[in-house]
Amino acid sequence: MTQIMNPSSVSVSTSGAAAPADALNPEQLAAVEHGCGTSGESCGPLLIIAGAGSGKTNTLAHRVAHLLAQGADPGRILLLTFSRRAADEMSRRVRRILTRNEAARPWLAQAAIAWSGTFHAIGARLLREYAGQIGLDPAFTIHDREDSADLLNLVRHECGFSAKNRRFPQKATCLAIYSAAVNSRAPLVEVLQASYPWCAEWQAELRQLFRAYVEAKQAQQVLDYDDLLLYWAQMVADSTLGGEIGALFSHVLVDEYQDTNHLQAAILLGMKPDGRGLTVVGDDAQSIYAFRGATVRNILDFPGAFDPPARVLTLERNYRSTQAILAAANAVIALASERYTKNLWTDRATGERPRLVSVRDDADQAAFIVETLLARREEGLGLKQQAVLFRAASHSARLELELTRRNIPFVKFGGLKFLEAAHVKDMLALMRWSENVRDRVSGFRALQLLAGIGPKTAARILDNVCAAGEGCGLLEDQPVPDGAREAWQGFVSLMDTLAGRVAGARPAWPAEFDLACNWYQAQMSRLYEDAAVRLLDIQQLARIAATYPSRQRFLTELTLDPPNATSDEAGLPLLDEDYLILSTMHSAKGQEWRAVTVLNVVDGCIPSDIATRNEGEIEEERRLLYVAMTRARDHLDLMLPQRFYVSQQQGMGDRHVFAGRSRFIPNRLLAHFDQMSWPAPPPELQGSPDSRQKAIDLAAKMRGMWD
DNA sequence: TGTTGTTCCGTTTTT
DNA sequence: CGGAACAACA
Repeated sequence: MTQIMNPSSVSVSTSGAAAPADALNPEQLAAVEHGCGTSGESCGPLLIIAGAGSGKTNTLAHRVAHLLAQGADPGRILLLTFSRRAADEMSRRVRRILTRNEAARPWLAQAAIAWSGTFHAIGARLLREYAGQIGLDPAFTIHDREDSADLLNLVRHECGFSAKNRRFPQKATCLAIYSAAVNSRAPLVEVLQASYPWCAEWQAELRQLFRAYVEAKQAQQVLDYDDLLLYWAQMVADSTLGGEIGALFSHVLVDEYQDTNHLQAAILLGMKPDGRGLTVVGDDAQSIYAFRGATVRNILDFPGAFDPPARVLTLERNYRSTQAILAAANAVIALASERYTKNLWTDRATGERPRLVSVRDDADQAAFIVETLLARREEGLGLKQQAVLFRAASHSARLELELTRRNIPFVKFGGLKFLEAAHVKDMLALMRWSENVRDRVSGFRALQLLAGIGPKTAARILDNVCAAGEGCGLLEDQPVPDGAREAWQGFVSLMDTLAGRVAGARPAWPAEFDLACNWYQAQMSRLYEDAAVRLLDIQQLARIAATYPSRQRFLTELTLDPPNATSDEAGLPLLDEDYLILSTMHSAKGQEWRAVTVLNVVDGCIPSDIATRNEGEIEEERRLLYVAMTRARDHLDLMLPQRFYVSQQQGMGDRHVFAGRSRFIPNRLLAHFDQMSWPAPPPELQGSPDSRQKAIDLAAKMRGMWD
């Protein structure tokens, strides 16, 4: 027996916000030991339904450690997680368990999981390795969503769909439709009917557009996010290649399975048709990525996809939250129209009930939060143990202002637009075009950085370069307007150097990045009024670039795993510094804190009024609130600003709506909460709940006018 | 014709 | 703030 299975081995967690004790309960233990002969091949498929806070990550980490202890090869384990951060966390835990058992199995203490990351990152890695066998250039570049939309836009233009008719869907909509069809593996007609009925009339044109889009991507050797999954799925659908790739891995473990889509399920089935060695973990009540094609059907249909069906284990014991918090969260999810299979329970103390805090507006909301978090810090709860969650990244703007004013450090997760900033995209376009000269979107952007070169000239140059095939030194001969002639020489020599077209002169990474920086800096003052501010971002990008071993790795990993946190300071805060966490609800997945505050728990915000078009969207918003609430261990505050600003910008006056409490917390759930107002209302207003009720009805009426 | 400047508008969540 | 559509300049 390994120490893993000994229930008396309780480890004390060192970091405060850490996992439950490492001792495993019977269900967790069953999950850890499932199917363990020595070789993974004898191990049937396993589905673990793991409720919020049920020690899911811990269980999965123990399972991996156990497999290794049983002789599995760490180089043949594939760990698919939802984010890079989750992958790192899982590896860290596995290592911790192995280190603890070092005395028994010293040779495992250094074991590292070779294959761990997101579906997209693993897909990119496999595709580069197998590029030769599937007719792909191993130096393909990867487009993020904006690049993909831009390419689609170019194609749309070429197809003649843009100018003629105003009513043709916008590029972002086109991409969303395309992506939905790919990820759900559904025919275009169905996608249009189900989700984009107002675009149904364009079905034929969209089909034509998508075909041209695919051709363009192939001609340019660029892949978009969906392609990373699609090519992978096609690859393993081929029986020879599928068998070969499947055999790379003795075990495939997938976390957050409720947030995968049909395409991802097909990949798993392609690699492991009989399910042997396959373990998936998830919680149907926490499915919050339907907008990305994720479907809860994956997890529900998983057992039946195999013969004999997969074993199903359920983890219902919650180690995270107090009774009171769990009761409130359970009550919220119990109102969901779909029934969920499990009931979370805990034997933690009852604790204080979650609070519904009414404040007048955004400013009071920020003030209350700052006051509360400082008070908690006085009581010994560090800032890092506290988090503020919100539906949309912009909702924390007022709070960020207040935190900055009071000198309280914070780190914000989600909604980051670092890679969307024009100047960052400029630099990346330069780098990417030199990596892949056929990448038209990058070239198009890079060329227009020059004064005197606009869309027309850029397009003509790209056509010429493309027509000439693997062109060397071609750039020099391109016809450019007289105004651009002088700058052109500098640009050409930069691009030739970066692309290695100058004999033996391609500088080592990251020196070539600095080279491009120098050239770009000269353009910045002309391109942007606030060049000085933007320069700081470029320097930040240079620091990031220096942490990657090569240009290709830099470009790939930055696209697949963009820096996802910002803070009020330029760099990342020092690790030992205390800081508050701000996060979108989506980015909070899998995390936990001692104290959690949720902003704007009002209708229109959660559910977002933009996401109430159909029942499915509303249900997803409900689960989102459930996810947010179940992040809390000891303290949970839900904020109810009575005025909710429609526009986040100061300059636009005070357009606001009178907001009502979220529909997900109807009156009959109020018993689960403590209600309070802040600042405390003056005496004469106390005991008149009517006034608030009125505001709610009024708001509904105003909205109803436009139904 | 093609580039640059101006104005107005909208703004979820993310690999 | 960035994108798109339109207007005005070389």
